[in-house]
Amino acid sequence: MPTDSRLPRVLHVLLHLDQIDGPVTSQQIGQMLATNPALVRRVMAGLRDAGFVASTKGHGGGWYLLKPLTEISLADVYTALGAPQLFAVGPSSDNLTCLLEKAANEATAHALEAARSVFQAELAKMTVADLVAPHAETIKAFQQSRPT
Amino acid sequence: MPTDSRLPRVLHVLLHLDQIDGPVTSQQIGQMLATNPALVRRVMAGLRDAGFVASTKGHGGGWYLLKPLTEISLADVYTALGAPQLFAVGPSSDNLTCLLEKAANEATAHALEAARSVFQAELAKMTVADLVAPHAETIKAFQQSRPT
DNA sequence: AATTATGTAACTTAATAAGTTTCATGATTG
DNA sequence: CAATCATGAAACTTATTAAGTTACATAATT
Repeated sequence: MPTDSRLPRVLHVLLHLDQIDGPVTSQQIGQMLATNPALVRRVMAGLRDAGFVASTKGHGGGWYLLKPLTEISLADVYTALGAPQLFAVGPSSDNLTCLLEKAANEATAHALEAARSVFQAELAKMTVADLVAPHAETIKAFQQSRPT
Repeated sequence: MPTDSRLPRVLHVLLHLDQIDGPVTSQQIGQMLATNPALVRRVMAGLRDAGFVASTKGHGGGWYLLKPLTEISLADVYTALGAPQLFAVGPSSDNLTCLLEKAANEATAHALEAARSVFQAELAKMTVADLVAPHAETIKAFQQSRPT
């Protein structure tokens, strides 16, 4: 399957929503993500259900933030997406008839679980607002060069 | 794609090879893994190239260990398999035109890298021989109940 | 009433491990 | 030598799931 890029993509969207006044249409977001509006709606649905964003129909409709990005951790976003399958690697079957297979599966699962735990911890460490901190200088300069 | 189960499966195979005297055919291994000989050969090829096992052709041929399992770490096995893609999740494109996308990608990549590091460290911690330690009692009892 | 936008279902495409088929090559046995 | 058994490897199909697409119903604005 193609790599699941929903997490970085919705983070990208949230950062844009925070910079734009008023609702942004799925069409516009689709252009940011180089994809089509239907896919945007499908991916954004999780964030809507989690209460991070809302959307309105009709003229002037679109997506907008319901909570400040300082109150949304990356882990919150990952969870809102449905906590998608993190690993491409996994145990074989759950056939427990062979003790050696069981031992091999358990060791693999243990290493994966340790990795998942660290992944979640890293995501929990920072808010979406923190994402731009390393680039704050550049973004500030860019915005000043193109006043609205 | 289906979940990549090559790591637990070859670990399973190595444990069996350690318990059987003389070469084991791909056909026999295929029965342990509930698959066919051709797939076994494909997966075992990495271990052969790494020098962990060898195979002989013809009557009485098959696979056997070249190194004791106490000298093969789980990380060695993972590497021998070609260090397969660990994550189903990944950054979006490497399109660097948007700073916000870059920030989102970097944060995602950072969390994944931390997870990968822990995964590798966990694998490096133990040898294939260590796998059966938690089950040593059970396996010993089982073997005694079925002497060769 | 026309336009614009979301919501959602249904379908196609892409990527890759697994699974399968086939045949060439080489080793053992009689 | 000839038959058999095994690996090696190429070529092909299948399974899984995110991405991408199409189509249409629903709702809000003008």
